[in-house]
Amino acid sequence: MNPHHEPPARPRTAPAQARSRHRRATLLNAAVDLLTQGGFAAVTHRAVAHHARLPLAATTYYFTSRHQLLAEAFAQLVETELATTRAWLTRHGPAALIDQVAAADHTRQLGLWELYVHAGRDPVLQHIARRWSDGCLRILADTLHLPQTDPRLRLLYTTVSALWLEHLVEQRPLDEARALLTLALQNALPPT
Amino acid sequence: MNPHHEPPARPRTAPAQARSRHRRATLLNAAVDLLTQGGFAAVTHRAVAHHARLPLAATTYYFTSRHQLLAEAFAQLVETELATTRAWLTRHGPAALIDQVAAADHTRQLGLWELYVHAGRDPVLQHIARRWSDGCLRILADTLHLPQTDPRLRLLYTTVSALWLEHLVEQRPLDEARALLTLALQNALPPT
DNA sequence: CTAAAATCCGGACGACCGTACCACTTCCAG
DNA sequence: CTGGAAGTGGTACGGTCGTCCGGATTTTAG
Repeated sequence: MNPHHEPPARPRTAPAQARSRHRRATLLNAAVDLLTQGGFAAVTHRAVAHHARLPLAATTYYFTSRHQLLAEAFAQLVETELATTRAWLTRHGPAALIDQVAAADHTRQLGLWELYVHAGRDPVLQHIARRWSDGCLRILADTLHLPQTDPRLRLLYTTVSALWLEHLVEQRPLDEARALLTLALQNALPPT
Repeated sequence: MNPHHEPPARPRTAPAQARSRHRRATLLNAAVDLLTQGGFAAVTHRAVAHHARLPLAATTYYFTSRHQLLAEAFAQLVETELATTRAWLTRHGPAALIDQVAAADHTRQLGLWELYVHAGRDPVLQHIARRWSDGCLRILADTLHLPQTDPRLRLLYTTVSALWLEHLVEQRPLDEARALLTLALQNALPPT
């Protein structure tokens, strides 16, 4: 008499069917796009679904909540950002870091920092934020051939990220930031 | 036949009556409180009105939009923060800066940075963000008896703010941040 | 005192939002 | 082939939001 219907069986792990996996990835990419364009608040279920040309219900089928969707989008954004930074740094050298900031997509970086600050209120996001810091630090260490534990390197990273955020938000003249970056590099790397 | 009703006559400048001015200030304080407690998203018209024990319509009467309300709250928050920092710095000296961060209200500072990042998308907020930076820089200059234009000072400020944000978001051990701060101070102030 | 201006506020409107429902189709193990 | 599991999607629910309306009340100018 009681058919005992189980709930509609959301995929607990990665979807089993290939088409499903593709759809999930499409949604995630749409979320990342929206995050970079309109920031944090732009990532709604409806916006993501529409941007991915998928029905609204797909978003709740593949992601248990908006929170999880945001977290995964943040993580993916961090990974691509790390890869981009590494590529730029090995190609142009550390002194050109500021120019990467100037060259890259303004709103994309704002979205990143927006989520970074938000991570201060959310343990899950905090974990991703640390991954970002650690990744940047490692890239710097590899580029400058210094150990990751070197406090001068640590200091340099901190300074660079602050210059980055400052330039992003306040949009002061670029020369000032460039001068500060070279000064920071001198401090970190005493004349060999 | 046509009474030609003018719109309900919102106060274009500061309210004329004393009670009104007091009410407006109450609303603004409530907005600041909410901003520090729940961050950005917690500042809604209804929440502000309820927290100030005033009717909902008061918020739209004294502030033409939520955007203006947020901007004024941010400005006020920045002013109090600057005053607090100045007091702490003249009392304890620059090496204790990190401890102020650790001591002060965690969520209040998160709210500040949240708005700071948001200022990257909003010219009005950007203006306030710059005021914050300039204020901090000036305080540092006064404390260390250096000219504001000294690039070492500028670099020190940048580093300190990054350490601040980093500690706020990632919540790493305090000792690491303290060590980096002293190192930064050494860089900025070569042995006299 | 009186009229105009300023202030006040309960309630409503329309727009979004996250999420859940559930009938439907497609897939795959047996 | 078949039955249950996986996937699909149109739609609806309950909620919060910013803002506005318009009459009631208070203050102030003349």
